[in-house]
Amino acid sequence: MTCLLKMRAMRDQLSVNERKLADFILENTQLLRDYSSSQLADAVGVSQSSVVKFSQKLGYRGYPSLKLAVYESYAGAGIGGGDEPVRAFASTASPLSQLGQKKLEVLENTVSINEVDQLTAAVEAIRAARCIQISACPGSVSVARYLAHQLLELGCWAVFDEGGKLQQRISNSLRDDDLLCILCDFGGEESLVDVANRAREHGVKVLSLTRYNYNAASIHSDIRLYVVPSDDEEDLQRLLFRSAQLHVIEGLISGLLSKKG
Amino acid sequence: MTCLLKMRAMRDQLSVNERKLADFILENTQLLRDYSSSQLADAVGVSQSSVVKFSQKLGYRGYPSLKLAVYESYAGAGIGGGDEPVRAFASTASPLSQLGQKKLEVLENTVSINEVDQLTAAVEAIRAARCIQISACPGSVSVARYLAHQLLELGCWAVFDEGGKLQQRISNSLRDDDLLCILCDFGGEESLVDVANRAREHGVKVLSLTRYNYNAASIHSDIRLYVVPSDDEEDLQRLLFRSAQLHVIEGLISGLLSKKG
DNA sequence: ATTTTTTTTGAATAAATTATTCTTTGGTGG
DNA sequence: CCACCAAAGAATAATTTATTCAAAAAAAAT
Repeated sequence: MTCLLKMRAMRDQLSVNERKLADFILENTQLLRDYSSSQLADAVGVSQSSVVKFSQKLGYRGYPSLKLAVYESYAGAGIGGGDEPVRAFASTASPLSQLGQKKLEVLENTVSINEVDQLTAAVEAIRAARCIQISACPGSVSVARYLAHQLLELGCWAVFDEGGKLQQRISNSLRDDDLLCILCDFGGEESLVDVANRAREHGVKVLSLTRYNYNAASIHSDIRLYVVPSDDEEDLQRLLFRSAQLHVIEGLISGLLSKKG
Repeated sequence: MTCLLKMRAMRDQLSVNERKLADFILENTQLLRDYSSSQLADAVGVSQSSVVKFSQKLGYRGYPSLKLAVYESYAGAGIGGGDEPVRAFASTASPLSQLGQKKLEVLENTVSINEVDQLTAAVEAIRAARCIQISACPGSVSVARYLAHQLLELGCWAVFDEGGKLQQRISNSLRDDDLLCILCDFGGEESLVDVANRAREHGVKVLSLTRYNYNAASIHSDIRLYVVPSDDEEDLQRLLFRSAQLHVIEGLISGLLSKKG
């Protein structure tokens, strides 16, 4: 699943040609099977080198690697017959059930995109931290508060303050055995990147939970967790995004719980 | 499946080197993934050209074709296997995935227990309300805050205050076009029932989201939404409970969204 | 609005992989 | 012992993939 997902998630910050490639692959996944790099290039209307560079930008050694990954992705989703995304929530009538279905898809994607080692690293970092500062962009404030509350309940010394000014003050007083958590929908937020950088200068570990793409906040972090956004209408997308963030956070909490007793 | 099968079937009619190749591939199928023809040749101890010829003898255009076919074979066998009950979050042993599975079960139960009309009634009530007071028992404070935040974001005049005293004061100032939301894990809380009763005396509608059982808070409500708890170990159960509460709330929010535009 | 800087792109080319040819080897039957 | 044939590999041709570099386009800065 990961590879095709990655493409969809990155679509926004790809260049024109790269997006053309991504779209073509997403639309004609099965064709890729017997396309060489230059055949693909021709089909899409770009140069062969662009294909290779695209492959590398996505993190693969080269075109053959990408091809295999795409194939894996595709086979993983589709071999069972159709490529329906796991129907749970039997009665389609209830709005709760419809939402549940959408949510399930987003959660599945989010689960598959997060590396296990990053997750365990996050749990360890939280456990090891003296103080935890939580910073969030406006869209993730409610999630941040939820996180802060859960952490406090577990006995972690967690602080969340939404006012940007205070955040920066607090981050100045962090020490090297502290942790900074950044929650962010897109990751462009200047101020958050600032906070992260300042914190790192003090040797503070930085944990980020952002939309899945290369973004400033994520890049300046030690531990990176992601959420894969859906492609729904805006309001709903925001809702689902938070829901997925919450799921990751619940994962962290449950990790903290299980290794506690 | 076909390709690996073919190899096994042909094993007898193959020459020495070819058999060596077939055996190696059958034993180390997953290794093939990142072997080039000459790497495979080295690993088996034959020449690169033998590898190519072997591929062609089996009916493929060349080595890459064979490789892909083997891969298809391998992947196909792994996935076609089981027909368990609603297994989402496939394969991975990621903790996120395990949590996801548990969560899915709780959510399914929660979805199935809530009547659609209660849900739409809740959405209508929220939309119709002038002011919304949110009250919660200690265990649901974080969820309550989340709800308050989302409602405010939607332009609803929602108030949540965790201090019990203030709650009661506020509820005295509610009027008959207001709404009281009660979030509660068990529903025994004296104070919440009090607040609810006082509110109803003023003609205020009461919406409750509680654990699914007959409980005081639920009985004294006009609209009743429920969460079905899991039977896990205590901490995890609490986590999942909140998660299900959040799901219902997300359902409400999404209901508000959809009928808004 | 214009220059500078950066990013993106593709042509040319280098590197690598894969396929073919052709010679050598080793076994078999005459 | 020699001709014959299948099979294997070395050499090499063909194809595919990856890198370099210069030009073009977009973004940023002045």
